[in-house]
Amino acid sequence: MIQRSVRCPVAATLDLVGDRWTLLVVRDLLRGRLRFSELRASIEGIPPAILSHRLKALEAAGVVVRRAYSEHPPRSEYVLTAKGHRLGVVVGALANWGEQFAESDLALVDNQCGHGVNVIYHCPTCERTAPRSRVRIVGANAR
Amino acid sequence: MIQRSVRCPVAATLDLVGDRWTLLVVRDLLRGRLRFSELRASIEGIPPAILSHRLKALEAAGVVVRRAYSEHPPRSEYVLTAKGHRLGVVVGALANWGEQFAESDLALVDNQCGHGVNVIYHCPTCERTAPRSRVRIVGANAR
DNA sequence: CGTAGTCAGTTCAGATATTGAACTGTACTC
DNA sequence: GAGTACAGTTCAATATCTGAACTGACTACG
Repeated sequence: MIQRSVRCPVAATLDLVGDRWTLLVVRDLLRGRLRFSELRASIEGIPPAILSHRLKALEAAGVVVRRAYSEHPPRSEYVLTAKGHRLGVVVGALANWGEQFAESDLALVDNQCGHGVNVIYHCPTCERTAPRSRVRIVGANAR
Repeated sequence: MIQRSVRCPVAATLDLVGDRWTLLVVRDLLRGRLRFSELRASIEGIPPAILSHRLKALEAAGVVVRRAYSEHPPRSEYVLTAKGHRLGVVVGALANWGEQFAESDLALVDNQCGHGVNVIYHCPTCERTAPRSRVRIVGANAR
């Protein structure tokens, strides 16, 4: 995955996660640490070479950490870093959107109340949510 | 883009937008209708063949509508549908994440207060936001 | 009229990435 | 010792992407 656009944060993020598989790896790691074989089993149809590539890229980007759980047959498991956990919002937004078109058997829930959550806009200054209709993308030499 | 996973809403969404360019098209169309040449100019480095493919896919998915603004040299412009506008949250989440690692010259702002907004989790039942640490992905045969 | 330019793409050949299938090496289990 | 699990790697075939050039329909200028 080649770095193309340093300027736009969207494009910069897509340089890392802009493919069919990477965010599925993140999706599954959001549940907790997983081994290669577990990821392979839970991401339907992923070729092992791709999984290997993606894990290396995510590790290089600081999204995932590889941890050895056995030395002598070298075995490792993968865990999201804090940076990686922040990608959960992206996965959640994709899930919310997809839920409207495919029947959902996956949901984001608030641990405390047990209800399903959405991903929405929020103004941290005013401490209130912002409806989609009120949000604009702006930028100086925006891109 | 081949449909692989009907089951998981994340994977289903990535079947459409899981590549380096598609969400950049959405990003720019969030500002309003654009012509082919305008999209081409604003998405740095996109080959016209790719842009053409992506617009067709987005149109087929009901995310974008093509509108003729001239008949006789056939000329069209592209507009997001309501469905497409809902992808703004995904773009916003990517932007938020990217902003932490690349200097930002693009932001989401609330039209009313003018402040920058984030993309966060929200429980519509309890009508409150949910911190990332409290949100889990759950699912029956979740994937 | 003739030349140049714009616009919305298409075409094409070469480069790159993805795919599925098979394979490797280490170790554990029976 | 045979079979299995795990964590990947290797490879050839295929698919996709890329950049560059090209169409075809018009408009603008002189």
